[in-house]
Amino acid sequence: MARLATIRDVAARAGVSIATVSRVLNGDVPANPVTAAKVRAAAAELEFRPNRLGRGLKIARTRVLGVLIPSLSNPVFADSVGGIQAAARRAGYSVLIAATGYDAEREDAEIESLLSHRVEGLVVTVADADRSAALAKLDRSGTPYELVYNLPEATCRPAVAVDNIAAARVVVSAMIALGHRRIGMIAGRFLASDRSRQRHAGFMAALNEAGLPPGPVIEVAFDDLRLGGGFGSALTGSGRPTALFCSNDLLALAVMGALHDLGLRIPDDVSVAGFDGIGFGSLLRPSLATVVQPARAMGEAAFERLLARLDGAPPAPPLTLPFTLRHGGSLGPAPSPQP
Amino acid sequence: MARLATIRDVAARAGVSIATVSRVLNGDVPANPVTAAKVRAAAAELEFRPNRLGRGLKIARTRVLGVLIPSLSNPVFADSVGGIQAAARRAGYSVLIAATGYDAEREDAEIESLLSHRVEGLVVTVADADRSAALAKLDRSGTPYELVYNLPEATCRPAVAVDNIAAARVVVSAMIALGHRRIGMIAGRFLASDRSRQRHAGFMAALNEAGLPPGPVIEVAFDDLRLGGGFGSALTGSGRPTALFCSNDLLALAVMGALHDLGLRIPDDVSVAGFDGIGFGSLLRPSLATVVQPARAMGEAAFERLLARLDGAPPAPPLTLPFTLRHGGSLGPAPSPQP
DNA sequence: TCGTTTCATGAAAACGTTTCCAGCGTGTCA
DNA sequence: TGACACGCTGGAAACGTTTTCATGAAACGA
Repeated sequence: MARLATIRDVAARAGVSIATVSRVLNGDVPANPVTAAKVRAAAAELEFRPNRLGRGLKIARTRVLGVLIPSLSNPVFADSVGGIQAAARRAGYSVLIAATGYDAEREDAEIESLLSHRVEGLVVTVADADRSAALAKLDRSGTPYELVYNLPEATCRPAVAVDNIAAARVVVSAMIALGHRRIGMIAGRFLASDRSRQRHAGFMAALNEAGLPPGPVIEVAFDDLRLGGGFGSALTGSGRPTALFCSNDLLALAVMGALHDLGLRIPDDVSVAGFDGIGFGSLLRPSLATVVQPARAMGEAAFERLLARLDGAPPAPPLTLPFTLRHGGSLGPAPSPQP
Repeated sequence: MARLATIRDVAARAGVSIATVSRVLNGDVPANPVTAAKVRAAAAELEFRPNRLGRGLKIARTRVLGVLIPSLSNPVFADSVGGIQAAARRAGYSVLIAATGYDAEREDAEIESLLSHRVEGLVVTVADADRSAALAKLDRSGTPYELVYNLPEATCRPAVAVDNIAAARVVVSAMIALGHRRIGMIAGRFLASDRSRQRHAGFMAALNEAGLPPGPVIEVAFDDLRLGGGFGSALTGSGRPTALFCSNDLLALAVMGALHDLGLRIPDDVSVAGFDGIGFGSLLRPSLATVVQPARAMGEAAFERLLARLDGAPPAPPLTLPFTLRHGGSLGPAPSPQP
C-alpha cells in the first residue's frame, strides 16, 4: 500500500504552507480564492485524506463514540446500535463497537479498550447496571456515557429505557384479563440481568394485584435457546400454566418452538408473550405477543443525549420511553376452565 | 472530565523518563525489576491508559479495522459482524463499524470515513461487487480489504462467500425433486444486489436443467418487507406457482406472512424456501427451508484473511465456504396435480 | 588497573495535524 | 507621505506516543 499523502505533500504540491492547507480544507477562515483552489486541486490529485489520528491528537476530540452491547446476534441490540449509528453519522461521529458475549466480567476490559481509543463517550448496555464495576469506574472518571435498556434502580445513572416493571405488569395483566390464572415465566438468569429481574418484578406485581399465586418461574442462561431438561415437565403436568411470560423475545421464540414440539398448541393450550418487540415476532404465525421497545429510537435518543452532554449540557435524568403492547396470535383467552 | 494521565505524568510520578515508562509498559525490553515496579505502580495509581492516537500516529498501525455492511437489522449481516468482531478481539483489534442502509451511493463516503481513521483494513459487504466504484478505488490505492457475501464474477477481488449460484440451484432442484413444476422467485432488486442476481442465475439454471419454464419472478426493494400490490395476484391465479424461492430469508419470512394472509397454507398449498440461514427461520412453524450460510464463520474467515494480508501474505483467491441446505417445514411435496 | 562488554536509562526526534503568533504587502485615511 | 489597519500567509509549537542513539555505571577478564 503506497504511503498516504500528508498535509505536507499537499502543501508542497500547492506551493503553500501546511498551515494554509489546513485552513483551506477546514474552511474556517475565508482564504484567498486562488490559493484555495490550488490547495483543493492538490488535495484532490493526491487523494489527500486527513489523518484523524493527527487531528485527534491535536484537538483532543476524535468524533468517535464507543458502543458496548452483549451481542450483535440479538436483534434488539443490533437495532439499537443501528439507531445509534444513524444518529452518530448524521452528527459526523464514527462508531467503535464492542461486545461482551453476555459476559459481565468482560465489560471492564472492553470499555478500557474503547477508552484507549479516546472515544468521546460511550453508549452501553450492561448485564446489571446497579452492580457494574465498569460503570462505577466510568462515574469516577467522569467519562460521559449513556445506558440503553438498563434502567438502574439503586444508582442514578444516565439511561434510556422503557419501564420494564410497568411493561411486564401490563403484559401479565393482559393475560389475566384474558382469563389466565396459572401464569408462568421463563426468564434470563436474574443474577446476570437487571432487565430480567425487573420484568420478573412486574410479573409478580401483576399477579399480586390480581391475588393470584405465581406459576413456575424458570431461569435459563441467556444465550441458551435450546430449552431442554426440566423445561417440559414444568409445562406439561395437569396443573401446568396456561400462559407463559418470557423475559425476552428470543426466549419466547425458543419457548414457542419447544411447546410446539411438546404437542401443545399456541394459544389454544398455552399462551405466550415476550418482551422486546423484535421484528421477527410479528412475522411468525401465530405472531408473538410482546412488549415493543422502540429499539432504534432508544439508540438515537441515547446518542442525542450523549452529544448534548459532550456539548456541555448538564447530565439529564434517565429517559423512559413509552412501550407498546403488541397483540399477537400467541396470546389468546385461557382455555375454558377444567371441571 | 478530568484530564487523562499521560505517559509524562507517569514518568514524573515514577521518577523516570518517558522512554522508560514506554519500555516497561510495552514489556519489550527486560528492564530493571525495581524500576519496572515503580513505573507500574505509578501507572496504576494514575489510571494511566495509553493514548492510541499518539501510539498509532507514531507507529503507523492502529490495530483498528473497518467494517461496512448494508444494515445491522438483517441478522445475516449482524452475525457476520459478530464473527469479525470475535476474531478481531482475539487478535487485539478493535472494530469501527459503518452501514450504508442498502444505499450503494453511500459506500464510498462511508469507506472514506473509515479510512480517515486509518483503519488497517476493511471487511465490507457491498451492493454489487463487480460494479462498485468504492471497491475500484480501494484496489487502486492498494488498501487491504476483504469482501463478505459478495463473490465478484467479472473482477478478481478478495472475498469470503458461498457459491450463490450453486446454492440456489440446489434449493430449486430440491423443489423440483419434490414434484414442483411451477416455481417462482421473489428477489431483491437485481440492479441493487449481486447476490440476488446470482441466486436468480442458480434458479434459472436448475429450471433449465429440468426443462421447466420459470415461474413468475418478482423483484422487491430490499428493505421493503411489506409485500403488497401485485404480489397477491401473481401468486393466487389458477396457474400459480406451487413453490417460491426467495433470494433471502427476510424476504422469505415476509412472503410466508403474506401467503398466510392470503389464505394459502404452507407447504400444503405453496412451498417456500429462503437463502441465508438466519437463526429465526428454524424457530418458525413451519420452519423455513433455506440455504444456510455460515455467517459467523465467514466473518471470522474474512478477518483471518485480512490479518494475513496485513502480516505480509500475498492476496489469497476468493474463499467459497460450504453451504448447507436446511430442510424445513416450509418446503414440502408439490400438491397432487390438478386434473 | 584498564579496556571492553553489558545493561539500564534518558534526550530527542518523529508521526500528522491545528493553531497561535508574527510578518508581509496592499490599501486607506489623515 | 506616513501611520495604520487589514487580509493572507508561513513558522513553529504542541498533542502523546515509540524508538534511535548516546551516555553512564557496573561487571568482567586480562
